[in-house]
Amino acid sequence: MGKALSKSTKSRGEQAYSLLRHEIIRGAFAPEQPLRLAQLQERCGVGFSPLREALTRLAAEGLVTSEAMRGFRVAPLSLDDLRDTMETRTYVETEALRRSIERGDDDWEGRIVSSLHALGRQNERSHPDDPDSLAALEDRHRDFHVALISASGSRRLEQIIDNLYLGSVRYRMPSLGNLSSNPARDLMIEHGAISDAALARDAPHAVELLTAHYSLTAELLIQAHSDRLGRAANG
Amino acid sequence: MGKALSKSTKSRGEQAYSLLRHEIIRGAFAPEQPLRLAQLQERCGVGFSPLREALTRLAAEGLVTSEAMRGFRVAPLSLDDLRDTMETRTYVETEALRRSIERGDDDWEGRIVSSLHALGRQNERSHPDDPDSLAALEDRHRDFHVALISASGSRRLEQIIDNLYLGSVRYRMPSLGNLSSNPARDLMIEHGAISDAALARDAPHAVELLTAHYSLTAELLIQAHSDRLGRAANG
DNA sequence: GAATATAACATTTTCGATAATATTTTGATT
DNA sequence: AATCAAAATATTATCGAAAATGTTATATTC
Repeated sequence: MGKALSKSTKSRGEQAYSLLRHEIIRGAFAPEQPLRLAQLQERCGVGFSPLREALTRLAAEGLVTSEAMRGFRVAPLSLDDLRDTMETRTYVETEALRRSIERGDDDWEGRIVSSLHALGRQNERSHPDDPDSLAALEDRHRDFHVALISASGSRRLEQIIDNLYLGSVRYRMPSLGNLSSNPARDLMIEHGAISDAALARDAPHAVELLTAHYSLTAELLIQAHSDRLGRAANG
Repeated sequence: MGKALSKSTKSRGEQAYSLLRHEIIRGAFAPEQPLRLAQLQERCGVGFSPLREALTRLAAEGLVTSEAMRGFRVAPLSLDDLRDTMETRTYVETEALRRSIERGDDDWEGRIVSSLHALGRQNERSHPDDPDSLAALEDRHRDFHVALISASGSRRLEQIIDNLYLGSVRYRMPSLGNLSSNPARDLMIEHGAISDAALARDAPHAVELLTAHYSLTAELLIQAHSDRLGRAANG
């Protein structure tokens, strides 16, 4: 797959940045694991300068931490941060949803309908054992939620939402299979209901459904994360 | 000059970062002005690598923009962004204030009282013609608002509020003298009232006062900014 | 004269060597 | 064995030259 050079619009720094970003999100590194420059240099095939730049950027995004003269580490995960992130996400996204319902035009409706459709299709063809299909499902999931709030008219809210999504996605990754195959839950029905309420311009109902959707997700993630911590401590 | 290295715990990259950050906030560079590496290298007294790192970080914070192979520029300012930032700020900070009023302990009250006191003192000794005293006043102002929401219990909200403050402070800088010397406005009374309501644990009232405080500030800033744009276009 | 190619220049981006700092190992002393 | 200092090693942080890329000026063609 070495063809990637063709698209020369990407600097080496960009490349290193997106590669590391993906790997961290995928959970390829353990939380708090030190990220040694020499190692990464080999893995990414770039020199020190672009590497440091990529890591600096990731640090600003909250995916890694950096300490002067002691280099970079993968950012930690914690139950508190998970709770905080999901609560804040709910508070901010519900407002963006209200504004979108207020201001959304035909294009907005189109984006919701089409992203929901794409999510459904990917859901049919995804299998809990295939990581690639689950990653694709996660992307479609994100697209749908982005579409929902895409008419808020506030660049700032969009940026905040983007960053909060980033803060939550690492918690979801390890338990993606479990989440989407949870028998007590039909995600497509939940998403469909949110979409319906939004398109019907019923803001209170849409907000209620979105809040419930995130609350349930948060509960399951917190459950999964506590289990993982428990296993790590005992086993 | 570069002898001042001594025992500084600050790496060169740190130094370049905070220097540039201050200068951009102070308005030493025009919005959208290209930031040439060679120039900055001289101004900051550091090599390319730490410089690029500092600029990358500032770009992530939203103070500069970066385009591949075309370097960095000072981030633009616009009326739309000003409005958006102040509205979003109000939405997020009022929630953090509610939570702080709900959860705040004695220490929280202490931080409010003492930061309000410090703000008052600096206000007495500040003069509209002295940029240094105005910068100090701005810092005390920020400290007070940070103290108000410092018991929200949400690291995420704090981070968001921090970034939104950063997004608004550049608009305030050029008209700081006008703002604080506006005869139709007594900022100390506004701040005192907010503080009183918060300490009395009257959340609805405190939120109302804080919202009004930001609305008025936003109006005056939008006014000042339109004037500036008008003058720039005509004169 | 307009459009296109070519060369000269400016700027960003990358690399690898070097300096600065942290961490580990070693060995002498108690 | 435990403690400490000093040397050895590992790692990060910085610099400046070199490569890659973009921009402007000049020449050439139609």
